Amino acid sequence: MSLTLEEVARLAGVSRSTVSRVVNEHPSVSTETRRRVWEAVRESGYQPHAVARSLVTKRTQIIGIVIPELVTALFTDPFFPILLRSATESCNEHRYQLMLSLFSSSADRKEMYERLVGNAYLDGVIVASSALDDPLIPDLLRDGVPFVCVGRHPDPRVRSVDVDNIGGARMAVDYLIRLGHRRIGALTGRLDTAHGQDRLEGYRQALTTHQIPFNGDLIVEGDFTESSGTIGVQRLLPADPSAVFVASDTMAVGALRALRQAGLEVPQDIALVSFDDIPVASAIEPPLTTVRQPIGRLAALAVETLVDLIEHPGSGPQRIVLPTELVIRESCREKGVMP
Amino acid sequence: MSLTLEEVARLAGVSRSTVSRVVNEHPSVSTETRRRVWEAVRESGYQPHAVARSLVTKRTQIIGIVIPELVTALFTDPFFPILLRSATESCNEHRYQLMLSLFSSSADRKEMYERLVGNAYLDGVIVASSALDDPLIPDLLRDGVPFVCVGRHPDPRVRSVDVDNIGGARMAVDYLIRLGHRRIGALTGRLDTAHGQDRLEGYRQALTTHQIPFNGDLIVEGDFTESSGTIGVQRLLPADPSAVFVASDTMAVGALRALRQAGLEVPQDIALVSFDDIPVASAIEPPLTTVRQPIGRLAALAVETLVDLIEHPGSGPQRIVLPTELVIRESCREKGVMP
DNA sequence: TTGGTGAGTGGGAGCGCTCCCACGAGGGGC
DNA sequence: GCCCCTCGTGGGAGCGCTCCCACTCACCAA
Repeated sequence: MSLTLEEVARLAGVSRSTVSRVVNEHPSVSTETRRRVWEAVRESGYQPHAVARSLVTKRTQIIGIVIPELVTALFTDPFFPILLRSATESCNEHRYQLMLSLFSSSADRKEMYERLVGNAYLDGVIVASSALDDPLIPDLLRDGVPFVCVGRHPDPRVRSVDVDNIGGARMAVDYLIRLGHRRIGALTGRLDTAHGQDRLEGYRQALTTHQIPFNGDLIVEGDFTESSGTIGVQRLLPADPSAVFVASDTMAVGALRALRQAGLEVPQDIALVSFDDIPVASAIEPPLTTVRQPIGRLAALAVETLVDLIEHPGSGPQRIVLPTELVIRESCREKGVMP
Repeated sequence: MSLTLEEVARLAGVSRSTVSRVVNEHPSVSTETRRRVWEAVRESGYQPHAVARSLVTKRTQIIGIVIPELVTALFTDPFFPILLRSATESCNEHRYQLMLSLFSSSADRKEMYERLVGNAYLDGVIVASSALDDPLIPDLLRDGVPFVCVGRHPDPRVRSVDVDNIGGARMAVDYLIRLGHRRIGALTGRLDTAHGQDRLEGYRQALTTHQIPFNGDLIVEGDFTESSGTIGVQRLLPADPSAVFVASDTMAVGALRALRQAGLEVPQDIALVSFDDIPVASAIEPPLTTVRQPIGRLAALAVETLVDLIEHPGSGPQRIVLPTELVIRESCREKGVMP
């Protein structure tokens, strides 16, 4: 059933070129001819052959979304699913397609890089959740592939979209301080990621603002997983915090379990704030006070930025930071106040 | 940096054809020539242009994964993330790429269908979680597009991979019966999906085997979401079940909440079995006795089946059913036995 | 009348690849 | 010594499209 331009042209009694013009909405075709051609297209069910078109135009209308270091955690946490979903929607709107690239090992990475980027099958790439030192970024830069990072990247040439992790964390810790807490623990995410670092930085800034000295005993590094939340709290408890800032909701779930096992009630005995506001945050008991990040908008913006970069190359670097918001639920209470 | 075959050929002092043969591992090239060509390829960093190749071979090495009716639920439930992850891995192994197609409205569906399938940009399609009457299937069948369904489909021409939902549900309910339960409620999934129907059918079969009469009051239809679990249990409770079979872990989480609110302890006051064995099943309190389905293998098999179909067309329809397994944890207890 | 202009159209070239056919060289059978 | 066959190689054609250039045909100004 797959016709070519030439055949449609014969059907409409015009030339291949004219059909091409009509299909691509080129202006210089007479109204009458345009009508006839569209009719022939409709009747024959003609669909332009995308591959042939790509060979000439050097565009595939496909963008890749690359998620390096595929830890299973990434996919039990709903962050990526939501990101993927919104990115796809946004692609639909811009008439692009989304190609999924996940890889676990760096051998995979190399392999996929050559296969995709070298191949010229992608118009551009969205890099999600890379570690700060991910070798993918320099490679993309070197090869001049249009790409956008989700999450900030230190290299000034990199376009990125990010949420305000520092501000969000600062807001959360600030809130704890205003509730009277002074010994505030921090259960961080992986500190080789930008958002891991930034959330800790926000914590630090809030303390500084309120002239609370920074205490290393109150900091434990986790890795964003639930189990690291459990373990982290266990390591944190000897320092006797009255509140804990946890770098992700998923970790908070684990933290909550550890606190319960230690016989501590939240928020009566200890306050908890976390980060992300994924569905579990409001579903769990007690519902978590947490920093909401607009994952959907983040993804949409990443796609839009990339599409812009593909279609108008040469526009300079650009960093977009979306605001975060503190959602107050029931995991915090004023220090020392009984119910 | 992107060279063509012709240029590499000049570098190696052979013809375009010979380089093509070498790159595609065609046997009839002398060892010496082959060596020279590979060297030229390596030195020049040549990468075949995939689009040009596709134009000739009519293959893109891209398969689509289509998830219709994009309810948000699909993406808070980890089923799809896990499916996607395993499918991608399996694609990597087979040197295919995975293109993601999600759409919410049927207008989107039509649009995407034309864009992808008509376009000839996909070698084949994996259809995940379609409703039984999804119009996508007849379309694909009509157009002769190679495709595989995840989940059974009534049309005998459809290739599908599925898990044994009936057997799994039967096993779960059987277990409850052996624990002494007779009034067993069923909180079903959407009954316009194959797995929704099948899990109910398994429940039915278990009752029949043990000659327990089927009681409509003990059946409530849900839609696989957490909130439908909560609501469902509330509607079920008046019928006074001593155990409930819930069609998914996600629903069981909601059910658990409703039971707790009703003042019932699991498993002391009421037993619960569910289906899926997603991570939350073992994380929640109490850990759920549930039917494990091998999502990862399901995805891998879908990819393999599709690749086989693409590369060896004409091989007939085929239905693969993977076994399920009952994972016994702590949400069930013998009827009437006190701790 | 002539030349210029611009809108509308057609055809050739070429994107980078694969596939087929042709051709020469070398080897074995008679 | 001749024929045939095989092996290795080169070049042409063509995949379906876009883009450029050239051409025709009003139409209008000089």
